[in-house]
Amino acid sequence: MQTLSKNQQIIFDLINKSPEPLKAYTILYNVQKKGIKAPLQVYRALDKLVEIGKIHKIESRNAFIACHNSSCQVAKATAFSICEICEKVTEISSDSLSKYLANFKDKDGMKYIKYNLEFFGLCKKCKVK
Amino acid sequence: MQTLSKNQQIIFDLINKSPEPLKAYTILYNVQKKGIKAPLQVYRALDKLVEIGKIHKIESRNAFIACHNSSCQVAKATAFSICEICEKVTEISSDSLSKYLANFKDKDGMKYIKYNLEFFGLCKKCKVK
DNA sequence: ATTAAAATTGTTATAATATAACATTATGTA
DNA sequence: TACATAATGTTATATTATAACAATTTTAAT
Ligand SMILES: [Zn+2]
Ligand SMILES: [Zn+2]
Ligand SMILES: [Zn+2]
Ligand SMILES: [Zn+2]
Repeated sequence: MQTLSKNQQIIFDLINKSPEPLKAYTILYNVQKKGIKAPLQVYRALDKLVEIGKIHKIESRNAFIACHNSSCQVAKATAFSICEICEKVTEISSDSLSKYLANFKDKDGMKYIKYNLEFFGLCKKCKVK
Repeated sequence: MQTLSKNQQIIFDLINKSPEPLKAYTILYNVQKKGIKAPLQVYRALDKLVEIGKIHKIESRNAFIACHNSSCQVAKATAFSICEICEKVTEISSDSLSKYLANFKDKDGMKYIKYNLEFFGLCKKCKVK
């Protein structure tokens, strides 16, 4: 468990308390009062937080979410569900899924230690509507 | 099998003959001699080609690749391997993988009909180096 | 404590990716 | 034909991300 730097902590706190993934410039607007003024300051903190597995990037949305899976110490294997109506994003923590993917070998017998999986569908709320 | 419009065909041909995923502005530079002058013309064609499953977007790379999986009629379930050194991208067509993911249900019993999976690792060539 | 390396920060400018808005033209089909 | 739908053309602008350079702080070894 490493300690975060000032900017990293400010930005992690914001993301961590957010119910939804945040975009880099949304983060920027929300931390300007705390002295973080430039995009690069945000992106550098984001890069580091992703690297150490505290947050993940939702690639299809260019947005960042705190890791809610205690087993994700490193940003190497991530799976999310994304509602195509309300954009709710949930981190999936399924032992069987992670085991299946960790053991997956392609035709050439290649194994992958890192993956990103994004499922799309309708969340419970949006399904009933 | 639907017929492509002029711009769609030009852009699909370019992507289809490319050994690597192409970015939107790379595409733009390469089709300007054919009369496609503006980013929006490229993005509109890309959107349509993705929609009908002729190409896929590699989300982590903001790049587009032709579908090489005859069973992908729709852009709903895609899986790729990406080499982190040479950036070689390959579409994975594995019956067991697609079956597993198509049948995956999360904790709430939610099923997903659409997903995007990106595996990261080293390709054969880069592994031996 | 001194020092050197590594990490973090600050700042300005710019590159790269993508969409809004509006007008026009082409295509399918009833 | 006539209508609806899809595709195109064009300009401007929004959004996402990095380059380049200088300074400061933290870490860890001497
Ligand atoms: Zn996680
Ligand atoms: Zn929803
Ligand atoms: Zn495909
Ligand atoms: Zn490679």
